[in-house]
Order: sequence, then C-alpha cells, then structure tokens
Amino acid sequence: MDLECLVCSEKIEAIGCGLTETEVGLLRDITIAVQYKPKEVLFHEADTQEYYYQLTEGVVGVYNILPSGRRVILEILFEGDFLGPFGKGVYPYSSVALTKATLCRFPKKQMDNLIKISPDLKDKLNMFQENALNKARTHLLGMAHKSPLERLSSFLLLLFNNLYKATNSENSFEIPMGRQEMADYLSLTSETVSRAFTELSDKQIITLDTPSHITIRQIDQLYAMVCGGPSLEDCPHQFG
Amino acid sequence: MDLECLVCSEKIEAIGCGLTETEVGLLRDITIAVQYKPKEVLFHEADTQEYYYQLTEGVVGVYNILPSGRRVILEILFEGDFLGPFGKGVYPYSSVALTKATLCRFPKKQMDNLIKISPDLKDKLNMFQENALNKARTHLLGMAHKSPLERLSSFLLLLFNNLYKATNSENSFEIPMGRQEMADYLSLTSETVSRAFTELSDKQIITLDTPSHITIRQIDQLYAMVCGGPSLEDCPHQFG
DNA sequence: CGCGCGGTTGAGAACGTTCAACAAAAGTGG
DNA sequence: CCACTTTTGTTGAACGTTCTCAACCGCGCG
Repeated sequence: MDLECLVCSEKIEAIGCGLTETEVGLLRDITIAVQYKPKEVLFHEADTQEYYYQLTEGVVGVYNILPSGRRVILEILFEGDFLGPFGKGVYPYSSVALTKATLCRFPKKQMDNLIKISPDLKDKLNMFQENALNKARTHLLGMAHKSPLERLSSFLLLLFNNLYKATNSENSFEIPMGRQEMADYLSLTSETVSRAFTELSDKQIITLDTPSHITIRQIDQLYAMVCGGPSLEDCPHQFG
Repeated sequence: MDLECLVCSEKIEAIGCGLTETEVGLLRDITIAVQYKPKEVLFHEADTQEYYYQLTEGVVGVYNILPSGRRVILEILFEGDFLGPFGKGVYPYSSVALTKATLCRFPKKQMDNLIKISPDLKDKLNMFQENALNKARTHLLGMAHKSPLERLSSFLLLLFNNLYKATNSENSFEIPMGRQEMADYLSLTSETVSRAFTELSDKQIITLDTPSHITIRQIDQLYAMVCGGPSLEDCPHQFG
C-alpha cells in the first residue's frame, strides 16, 4: 500500500494541475508526512484551520461531541481520503487516528492559493468532496431503521471492501478500532455492538479469533443481512 | 418569494460565468420552469439522468426505498437548492414534491457542456454540493442517539429557519408535509411523530391549530430540546 | 502478581414499534 | 351543499428491542 499523496505523486507533477514546476516544488517543500498513534487527535472542532491532510496509511475518524457528552463519529477515512477544505475559518469537527496513521499535511494558506490558480487541483478536491457526500448519504441510509445486526454487518462489509478485499484470500482481517468507536459510528452502545458480534458469531457468519481479529465465513449472508441479496450487486446504495 | 434560478438570474448574466451571451441564451432557451403537485415524482432512482433542477418555490424531498420496502427521505430541499449533478449515468435516488413546487429544469447534456467551459458555473455547483454535504452531516448528527422529541424539535427548527423566519412575526406556519413523510425523514414511525407532536403541545412549546398549522410558543425551549441552550448559538452543528 | 482496561454477558427498565380502534379532515359524487 | 367514502392523524395496549447498570472475564502491563 505505498500510496502517495496528492503532492508526492508523479501523476500530479505530470499533469501539473496547471501548476508550474516551481509551485509544485514549493508545495512539496512545505508539505510533510505526519504520523499519529491510535487515539491521537489530529485537530479539534472549532480550532482555527491550519492544515489539510491526506491519509496515506491507516484509518482516521471524524467526530463531533454532542451537548449530552456523547461522541458521534461521522465518517471513517481510509487510505487516499482527503481531509479538507472545510468551509472557512474553523474545523467543523474533530479528527482522531483510529489506528497508527500516516498523513500528508498541507498548510491551508498555501494550499488555498494553489487551489485558486489550478483548476485541475480544484477538480481533484471537488472529487474528494463528492466522495464524502456519497459516503455521508450511504451512512445515513445505513442508520435509518436498521437493527444492530444490520448496522454491524454493513460496517464489516465497509471495512472489508475498503481495506482487505484485494489483500488476502482468507477473508480474515484486523478490525482497526474498538467496540466503543464502532458504537459511536453506528449510533449504538458498545454492549449492543458486542452482542451483535456474538450473534454473527453464533450464526457462523463470522469467527472472532480475538475481539479484533475477524474472519468472514459467509460473506453472502453478510450481504443478505444488509440488502436482501447475497452479493454487492444487490446493494444499490451501499459501499460506494 | 420571487426567486430566480441559476439561468434566469441577472447575476449569472452579469458575471457571465465565463459564458458568452449566446451560450447563456442557448441555456435559457432549453431551460423551462416546471410545476409539480404534492406527491408528484420528479424522477426515479436508477432512471437515466436527463435533467438537473433548481427549486424556486416549494419543498422537495429526495429518497431511497430500502429492500425492506421502507422509504428513507435523505434530504429536504428548500428554495434555491439545486438537484444535480449526480455522478454519472443514473439518478442515485428518487425525488418527490412535498408541496406544490416550481423548479427550473436544465437538460443535463447541455448543462454538462456549459459546466466544462465555465469555471464560474462549476464553482457555483460546487457550492451547492458543499451545502448538500453540510446538510447531510447535520442530519446524520441529528439522528444519532436522539429521542423522537429531540428529532422533531430539530426538524421544526429546520423548517422555521429555512422557510418562515423572515416572513412572519407570529412564529406560526404551515408544515409542508404529512406525518409519514416526517417519519421517513426522521427515521421514526408516523405514530411516534404524532405522539411527539402532542407531547410538544402538552408542554406548551407549540400549538397545533390543525395537524399541519403550527405555532411555536417557546422557541427557546425548542432549542434547549435540541442543543441544551436556549438559542441558535448554542447549536454548534445545527441549521447550517 | 495484581491492577486496569477493554470486552462480554446478564437482568431490569425505558422506549419505540406494532397492531388496532377511533377521530378528524379531505376528496367525491349526487 | 350535503352525505358518503377515503385518507390522514391521534390514541391506547401489548410487545419487542435496545439501553442502562452491574458483574464478570481475559489479556497486557507495570
């Protein structure tokens, strides 16, 4: 997974995004790769924006804290996903590394200037935004009138399709977060998530080797849980 | 409410969106205003895209039907909101008029061509997309771990802020849809929505003159229901 | 070795849904 | 314009499910 970020990639240099060599060089100079440990916060809601990020390795979550004190994880980001731009001024949400994560960090000010002069760069960022909109709508759909089992099933498929589909033939992988984080993403409690895991396990649909190492035994059953049909094609709205 | 659509407005001609007089003229020729009655469908999910729309009057909903047969209303559109572009190919959701509605209808093909040559037009549409993303995230936040009372309260404030805030001093207005539609938007049953209405009524926070004519008696209580504080400022994430 | 954290499991309470009856409003036809 | 029919909204009781609170387990770490 040697993913290169927007500015590191050869491609962006090749097509240029309408930027001169000098400009790309400038951006490259001020852009660094940053590393985070699990549960480290990248930025806080309502802080003034300083950076945009692109995730090159690991999994990152974006969340708000409700007045009640509850945390809602709005979106989960995977490799290649982009964080920003976010309207003007301050961050509209907080961001936390769910696993060890590597990101390319772009200073907002300079990036904004480059966006202004490069239509291609702007297009690229709009693509990311469109992607974010699709993810948000899909998630909304996934939360509406769904049981914990359905929610967890669709979540596991989301992980599987985004992280591990190509990598191994065993259909077994490490879940990149804890029960509470899944609960905050799925609008459940951690106990209910736990019960849903044992239920999927009892039904022989998955196996849990450890709480976070999972093997999918009947992926068709997982799809059926979510969509009614046994494969991805039966899910008109799910998984991008 | 004499809102003019993207192509009808003087502004777009003035700044030109990078288009020539001829091009704007062309677009205007092929763009017509269309009217819908309540519950009329503008387009169906999975149909091939033919048109984009901009809502100039009324309220429109966007929805998907789940495999279970349940309808989920993903977004509610108000005056000025734009429908499209939606990725490539087919509509990703259906769209229905909730009230009598007037929209400007743009043929997709020609519109796409104009987008290609006009950066300003593209920017405008990206603004709409950003707006849609914010709405989706706000809605997601509003559904997470919320009671029917909280959901209905935030929904009523959404309506109030989008439709009636400036228009009258009485804080009384017509709800532009039925109980079932609100239920589908709030992920509840129509019975639960009904109960939530009577509860707000019992608490003297609202008055229901008819099922759809509402007067907000204590708007601070409505805000408190949603955010904890008594005014819009206490809601960091709500209502745009 | 024992403490602490994350995860699992259980019992009870709280809440929303379901099903059903009823009431009110809107639409239809004489 | 009124009576009839249909649709929409309200209310009640029973049920099922998730949350809450609490105990317990297992693993890792000091």
